[in-house]
Parts: sequence; C-alpha cells; structure tokens
Amino acid sequence: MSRDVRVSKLRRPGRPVGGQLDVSREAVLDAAERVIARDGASASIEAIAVAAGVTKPIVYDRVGSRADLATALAERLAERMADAARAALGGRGFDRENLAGFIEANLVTVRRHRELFLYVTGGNTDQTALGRLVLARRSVEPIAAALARWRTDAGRDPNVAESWAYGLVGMLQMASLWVLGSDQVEPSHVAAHLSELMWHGLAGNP
Amino acid sequence: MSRDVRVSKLRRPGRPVGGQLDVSREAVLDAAERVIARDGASASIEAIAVAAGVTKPIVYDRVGSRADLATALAERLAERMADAARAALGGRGFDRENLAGFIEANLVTVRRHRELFLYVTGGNTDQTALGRLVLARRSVEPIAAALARWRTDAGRDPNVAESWAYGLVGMLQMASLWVLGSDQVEPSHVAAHLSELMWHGLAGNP
DNA sequence: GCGGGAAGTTACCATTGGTAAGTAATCGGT
DNA sequence: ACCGATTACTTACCAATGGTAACTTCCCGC
Repeated sequence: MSRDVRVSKLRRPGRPVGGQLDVSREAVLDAAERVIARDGASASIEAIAVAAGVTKPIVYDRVGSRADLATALAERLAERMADAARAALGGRGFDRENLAGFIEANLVTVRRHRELFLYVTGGNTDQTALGRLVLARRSVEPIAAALARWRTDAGRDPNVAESWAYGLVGMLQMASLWVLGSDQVEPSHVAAHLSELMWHGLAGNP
Repeated sequence: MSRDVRVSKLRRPGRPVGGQLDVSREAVLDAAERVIARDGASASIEAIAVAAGVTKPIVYDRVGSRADLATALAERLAERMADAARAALGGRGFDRENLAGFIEANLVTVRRHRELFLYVTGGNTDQTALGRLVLARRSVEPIAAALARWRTDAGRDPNVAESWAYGLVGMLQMASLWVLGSDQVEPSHVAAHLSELMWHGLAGNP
C-alpha cells in the first residue's frame, strides 16, 4: 500500500537551512512505532525513514542498526509496561490481590501495543532470541530484587529470586502472546488464573 | 568457515539417472539442522540447500517457505523435548519430585540443541512471534489436558488448566533462554527453584 | 520410439540492511 | 569579509537473500 509522503520531499542534499538537527533520535523512534503499528513486524528501515521525514542513513545515525532499533523500542515498551503496572497497583508490593491487577495491567498494555510487542519479542535480526533475553532482564531485575527482599524479610531462602523472576516474566510473555493470538481469551480471566497459580502453586491451598 | 561440499557437484540440470527422489523432506530437514548448528540463526536457505546436496528450489519443493521450515523444525524440537521429558519421568504424571526432573530435562535438552532452539524461538520471518505461539500450543495442549484431568480428579476447577499450561510453557521457555544466555547458570538449580515455585507458589508452604 | 510428466538446475528478480561518496549550509579563525 | 573545516543531510550503490520462472534432462507407459 503506497503511503502518505507528507515529508517536504523538496529537501535537497546538503545541510538544511536551520543548521540544527532536523529530527531527534526520539522522533525517529516515534516514527518507527507508527510504521510498526501500521505495517506490523515486517516494517523496513526505509519505511521508518520515510515516516520520519528523512533517509536511511539518518536512521542509522540516530538509532544504529536494526538490532539497536529493536532494543531501543524494547526499552520503551518495557517502560510503558512498568508504568501501567505501577498505575494498577498504587505503590503496594507483592500481595495476593495486587498480583492479579499487575498481571492484567500487563496483558492489557500488551494488547494496546500489539504490533510493537510482536516486533520486539518476535524476530527481526538473527540474534533476536538473545536480544529477547536482554529485554526480559530489564523486567527481571526489579522483580528479582523485590522477591529477594520479600523472601529475606519472611525468613526464607532468597536465592530462588532470580530463577523465579525469569520464570514469572516468561510466563507473562507467553500469556501476552496467547492473549494477542485469539480475541476470545479474556485478560481478566487469564490474570485471575495465573495469579492463583503464582500465589498458591499447583498444589494450591484454597 | 568454509565447509564440506561433499555433494557430487557434477550434477547437471535435468532429471537424475536414478529416476527416483534424490533427497527426501527429512533429509533436507536434517541438513537444515546441521547448518543451523553451524551457522546459528542466520542460516540461509541457500546454505541449507548446499548442505543437502541440492539447490534452492528443491528445498522449497520439499519443505516450503522459510516460515514452513521454522515450523517443521519446531515440531521436531518439540518432539525431542517431549521424548526427553518422558525419559526423565518414567511414565509418572504430575507430582512434586517428578516436576523438577521434568524441568531439568527440558533445560538440558534445550542446551543440547542450543542453536536450533534459538532458531525456532528467535526470529526469522516477520510473523515469527505468532509462529512461536503455534509452536507453544503443541507443548501446551498435552499439559493443559493433563492439568485439567488432574484438577478434576482432585475436585477442583479445571478451567484454569489452559491458562496454567501457557504460563508454564512460557516459564520454561524463558528459563531455557536464560540458561542458554549464561553458562554460569546451573540447570539443576534452576529446575529446583522453578519446581518449588510451580508446586508451592509464591506463598509457599514448606 | 516417442510424447508427457517428473526431477533437477540455472538464471533471474525484488527487497532490503547497510555504507560510501557527494553536496549544501554553518561556524570559527584570521 | 572571506575561507577551510565541520556538520547534516541526500543520492547512489553493494551484497545477501527469499522466492520463482524457465529451461534441461531423464524415465515410463503406450
């Protein structure tokens, strides 16, 4: 589908008249998000450049390679998810009721940024998988820290914290993917089920 | 690293003298696995064709597009993981001790097929992310069925089964990725931690 | 012995990530 | 007030790669 080229397009080679930087790194990332929301995970660098009103080399100058772009967008998304989570559970830490709210906030946020989530967690570069690990770590670290504190306070072994944090983040990511995959799935139900699993475990104690 | 080209290479165009199919679909998939183990997730179709001793169009004839290849390899890997799990826990279902064995078998198997796992779960095509969901479903279904049975037998609500299964598979995938990412992480420890989380939940009852 | 179909290869195209080289404006020093 | 160095772009290009059309050769049934 041919698209809007609302860029001046009269821009000749050479330094622009303003003298200053024309589009910031943030503006390029914004454009990238728009294109991804429109074209899905197959968004090309060229398309992003056009949407930002510049040409490819500028994109490479501002954000780097395709992998760097994915990383930058991943950080943005992680930030937004963290915000949503904080907003959902107003400052409180881990407890049974807040857990479901936390999970649901995550699922809903992912659904809102559907294509971006797919772009970030789904593939683009070859080393995507390990990149996903880097992204996950950004969510894992605070969770692991909180878990370790919590366990220590409760007089329990805090060494499980890191494994648990990775596990929980993986659980959330897969659940997000599932919710995205079919519209039948109701985020609030999934959140309720998962919070029960996370809190009481398989063995359960209802 | 330049590689073995033990292919006859004298093969001219046209139908070969044998008359029969020269390389089967399975042989192409085997070649794909070898190339992926060697080149990582950036393995190209061309390289796979060469390793199989044929040319690109044959690969497309046997396995289809790149996405189809990923799916086929994913099924192979899922199969192998299921085998490893079955071997680890000899026929028994869910119980506390077997759980750790199941998880560890998974982690170890992933480590053995490192590059293949990264290829399958990490990106290649655009629609990789949702492809990952399809793959996951293959692991989810039996787990969900087992969970539902188990819950029903215990007189509990079986509706949590599907959510739980997705969650558990996601947990395992992320843990696998983590284990692959750093050699420091000990699979047996991770398995122990995660089995504790899965069985007793965050609240725990030691 | 011959025509149709089966099994391959060659040759090609379009897209795309990434980069080198060229061009125009600004700025600082003299 | 000028001129070189620097900055901020664009154009033009390359190499790799997924995917396909067209051609070539061989076998098999009639």
